Amino acid sequence: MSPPVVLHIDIDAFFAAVEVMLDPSLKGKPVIVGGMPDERGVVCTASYEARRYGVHSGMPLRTAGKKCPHGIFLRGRYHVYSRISRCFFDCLRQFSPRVDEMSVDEAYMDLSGMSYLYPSVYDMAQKIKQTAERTIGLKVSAGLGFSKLGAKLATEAAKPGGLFFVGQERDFLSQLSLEKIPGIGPHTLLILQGMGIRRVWELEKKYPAIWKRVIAPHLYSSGKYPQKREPASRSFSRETTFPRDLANRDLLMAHLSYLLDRLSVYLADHRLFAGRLEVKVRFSDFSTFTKRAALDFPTFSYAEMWRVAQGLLEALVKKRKLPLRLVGVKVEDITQERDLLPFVSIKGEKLGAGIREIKEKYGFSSISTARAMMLEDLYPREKEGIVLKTASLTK
DNA sequence: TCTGGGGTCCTAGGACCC
DNA sequence: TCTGGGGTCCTAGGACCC
Repeated sequence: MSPPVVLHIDIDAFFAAVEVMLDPSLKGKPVIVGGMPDERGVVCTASYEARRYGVHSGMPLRTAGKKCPHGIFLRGRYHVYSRISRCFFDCLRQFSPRVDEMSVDEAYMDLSGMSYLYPSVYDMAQKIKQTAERTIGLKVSAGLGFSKLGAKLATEAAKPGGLFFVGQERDFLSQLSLEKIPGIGPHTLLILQGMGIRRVWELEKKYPAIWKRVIAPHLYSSGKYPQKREPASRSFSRETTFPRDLANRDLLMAHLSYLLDRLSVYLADHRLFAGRLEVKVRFSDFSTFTKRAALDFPTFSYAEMWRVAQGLLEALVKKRKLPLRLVGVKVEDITQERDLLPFVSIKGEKLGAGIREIKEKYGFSSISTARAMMLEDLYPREKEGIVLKTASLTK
């Protein structure tokens, strides 16, 4: 049985590239998407020009501001990115139904047995890449391999804008330093470095058991394309880092109320029911705590969830005698409406539906909980800024 | 003047039941 | 009156990814 052929494809400096496409005067300039250099936050995407100054995604905006003082800092237009992202994936699906979306700008495709229309798999990959670039108007990088890991690493080697085929996957891999391997993060890296290991081949030679567990499963799993697993559990969360640390209890509750309102509307719109709720706080010293509790019954009702959320937050703030920098709320154990037992009623649902209708018509903030209204009075602008800043990182 | 937001997966300990 | 071990559920926290 021949090994599967996997294509990995992603959009180069996605958010920054979109901004340049929409405003060609930005071409060739260091564009940094994520926020303003005096804000709390991190860089989402830096253009290649900005990267030359040492700016990269995940870097605090203030640091980026120092490294690249004349950089062009943008908040980002996430609705635009998500539209382009959908075009990108639709385009890929024209070539194969087996497309695993990994994020807004990245996917794996199974090309096994698909290339009979082309002289070779490489030609097919080339065609997919060119078509995607023409469709969205942005440069993409792509990698071919015999495993997802191989394909992903090939893409890394192909950046920016190239297509790379890892033929001798195992040889290629063993030369790499460990931080290049997805799944090996800062923590694991530190431990492995402490053991005197820097490259994959050293790991294989000195600690074959670890190599077998960490690396090998990615390579020759079963001889067929590894399907993306459906997530074992789903969750949805909303969180906010305050512009300034917050000590006021009422204001904290107002933020929580606002975030929970957003989650509740999201769940209701999708007819999803939460079984558990988690509240998260981060104090000014960055220490972070969470507290979860099961809900009495699966629900999307704000009132029902608020009772629980409020209690969790009360308990959490007692952990430290410090102001807070973040509050967040998450729902878990998600059930779909059709899977619910018929006796689970939706308390207060008539009222909820009415409220959502008003939100739909006049905007999310047109009607809100009395608690969350406090935020409007205190800093309407800043709150709006927080609402808009929801996105994932792109490289 | 550090350190976002939205996810998934895993581990470990305690409670509880048999 | 004391003592097992296994299974399962629940919660807290950490590692990692984009």
